[in-house]
Amino acid sequence: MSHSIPSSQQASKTPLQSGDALPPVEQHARQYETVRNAHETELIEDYVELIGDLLLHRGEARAADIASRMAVSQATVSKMIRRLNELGLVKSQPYRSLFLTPEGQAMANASRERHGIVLNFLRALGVSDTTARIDAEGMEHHVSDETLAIMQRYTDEKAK
Amino acid sequence: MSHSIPSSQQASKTPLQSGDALPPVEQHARQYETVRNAHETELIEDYVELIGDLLLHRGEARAADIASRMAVSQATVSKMIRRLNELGLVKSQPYRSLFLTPEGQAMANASRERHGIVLNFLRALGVSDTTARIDAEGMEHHVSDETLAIMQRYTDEKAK
DNA sequence: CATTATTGTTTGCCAAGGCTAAACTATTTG
DNA sequence: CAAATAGTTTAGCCTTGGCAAACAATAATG
Repeated sequence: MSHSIPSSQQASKTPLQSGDALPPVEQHARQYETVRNAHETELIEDYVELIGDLLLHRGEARAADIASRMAVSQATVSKMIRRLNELGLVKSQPYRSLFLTPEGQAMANASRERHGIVLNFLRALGVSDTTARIDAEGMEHHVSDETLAIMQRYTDEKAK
Repeated sequence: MSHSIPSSQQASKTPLQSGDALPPVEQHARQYETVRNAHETELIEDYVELIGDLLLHRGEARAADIASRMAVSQATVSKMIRRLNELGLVKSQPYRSLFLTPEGQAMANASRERHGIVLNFLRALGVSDTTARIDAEGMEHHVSDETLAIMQRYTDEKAK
């Protein structure tokens, strides 16, 4: 360290306790780890959820539809489908439209439910529909069960 | 399979309340794009925010601290710092501790503020502190200004 | 002040998730 | 039923963000 910081990095106790001090290292680390982990599954869940929705609302899920709804190239979708296959989430034969395995179906259901809870919560809060949809899409993967339950309760309260 | 889907995606002018049919393709695509874009800046913001916090609470930001708080290797931090440098967000000399450029400082401030709003909102909602911290960390990058304002208002209401 | 410990950097590797271009398959239609 | 069109997959490339291990600089200590 070039400049004279009092007592370097030690100070094992956090001296300052302002509004929001830094959390202890391990806790802080766990927060970031949780986020990183969420990111790994996020995309997978988005694909599976979308496939589920397409199957539900359209009767079939085709690569081209996924591509245009995700705003992604078909090549990307194709590659992703292979991954989903390997993960045992979808069942597909080349050049045919796809289906979810029971595991995939379960994931799609869970995702859809979470998504719905977050979306309706935002609407209940007073967020405009368009914004609520966008925010929900991003937020849904980062909302814990605890928070989800509270959101659900809030929405129900508001509704009645 | 032929499947004669009436390809009209039924431009629902007023999106359904609860049933939640598929949104029109372009809107759907925009949602995913927004999320993808958020992901690109997310990590950057997290690093910058953390560096800002370390500078604020500790007087300096060292690679080792960042690494342990992010639960990431020092190599990763080092690489990231180079990127932040290129992006003009931090100023650093090799083997010295780092500083934020004005731009970086602005980003850190904005991040911290957003983070705080989301965190306090979750607490006001009744979410436990530990969970609130984790969720806030993940959610903060996906909350629009519109929603943020509403969260702020809600928290203020609750507080008084 | 020489040595050791700590911290920071570089190098080389990997996987994920994008892309385009080109090849291949299926479906529709003339 | 063959040709055209639409849809899918493959190949090859790029960027990010991880890692471990080797190396370099700085700080701490005997």
